[in-house]
Amino acid sequence: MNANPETAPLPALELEVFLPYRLARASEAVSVDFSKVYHDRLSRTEWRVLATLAQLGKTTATVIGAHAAMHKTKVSRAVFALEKGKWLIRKTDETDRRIEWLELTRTGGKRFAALAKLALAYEARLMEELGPKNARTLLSALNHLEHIKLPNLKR
Amino acid sequence: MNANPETAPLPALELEVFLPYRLARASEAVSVDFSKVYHDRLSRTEWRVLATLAQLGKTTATVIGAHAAMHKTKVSRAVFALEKGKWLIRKTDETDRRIEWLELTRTGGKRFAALAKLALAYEARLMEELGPKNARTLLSALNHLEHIKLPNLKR
DNA sequence: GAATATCAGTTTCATTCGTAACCATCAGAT
DNA sequence: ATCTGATGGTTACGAATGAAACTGATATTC
Repeated sequence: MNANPETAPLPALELEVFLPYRLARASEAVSVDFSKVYHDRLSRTEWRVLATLAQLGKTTATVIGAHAAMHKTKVSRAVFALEKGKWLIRKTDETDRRIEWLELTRTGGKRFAALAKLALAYEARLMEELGPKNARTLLSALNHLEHIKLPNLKR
Repeated sequence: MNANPETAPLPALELEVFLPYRLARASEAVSVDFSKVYHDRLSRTEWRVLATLAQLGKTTATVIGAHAAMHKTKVSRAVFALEKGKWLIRKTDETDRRIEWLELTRTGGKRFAALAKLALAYEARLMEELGPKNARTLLSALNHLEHIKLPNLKR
């Protein structure tokens, strides 16, 4: 292949070791694979909102969006879907009527707990595959990357 | 916050150290930030197809899709856009007329080389931030993750 | 040498997403 | 009090996306 020098690959950019490319591929692969855990009950977006809400406890859509780095319209629609599915309820704040407080319903909490167990089992498998040392380095590197870049982001 | 024990966060799933979540956030952050490099000339999808083509030299859409783990319709549309923008030309194979060979045009190659230079500079900054050792561990961990999971993926 | 299956790539259609505009509400200034 | 500007959240609309159906071509099977 590439007998014709005119069409030979430019040697400069090796995608196999190009970080943004590898990151995108690995992230997508893990995300899609992991989504099997909740796939029949939730969309990926809904899962993310739900998990964030479960961790934060009673909060608002805006806080969830900030925490999960998701666009507010995306959050808004996911909240609507989760509400419809009886995962959560919303209550308008007494004093500031713009704010909608969100919390898991009792059954929503239970159902989520069951999913969380599966999620943790999945992740444990991943971590084990990597070994504890690599896993730690990976997480800290991801953290680092995110914090280098996030200030530059406009969303 | 969380005065009400009924709504207290479930302690089980800590998103801050949950790998799929961190991976998604970091990848998105880097990808969006990095897209500034080519943003005025190309979409993210087009960039990925272009970079893959540049590396592989003369190839087909199918090969590009397999290499970049992209859906074939996504590749098809990106190729169309790149063709329209005179980045590449396509030629139907002489003997098997289903196959469309793609290659960069001369100017497409030149324009890409300029972008690649910027891309490498960007990545160098990233790598430097991380330090060579962490960067290596990160890449190998990503590689590992991808290869653990990819066989399970159905696309 | 038809009939059938497979393959590269495109198109159609329904869904998802982000931008921008929007509503309702609140805070601050005058 | 009213005007201005911000804020939490939703909606309308166009662009991007993936699943599935499709086209045109080649391989395979009988």
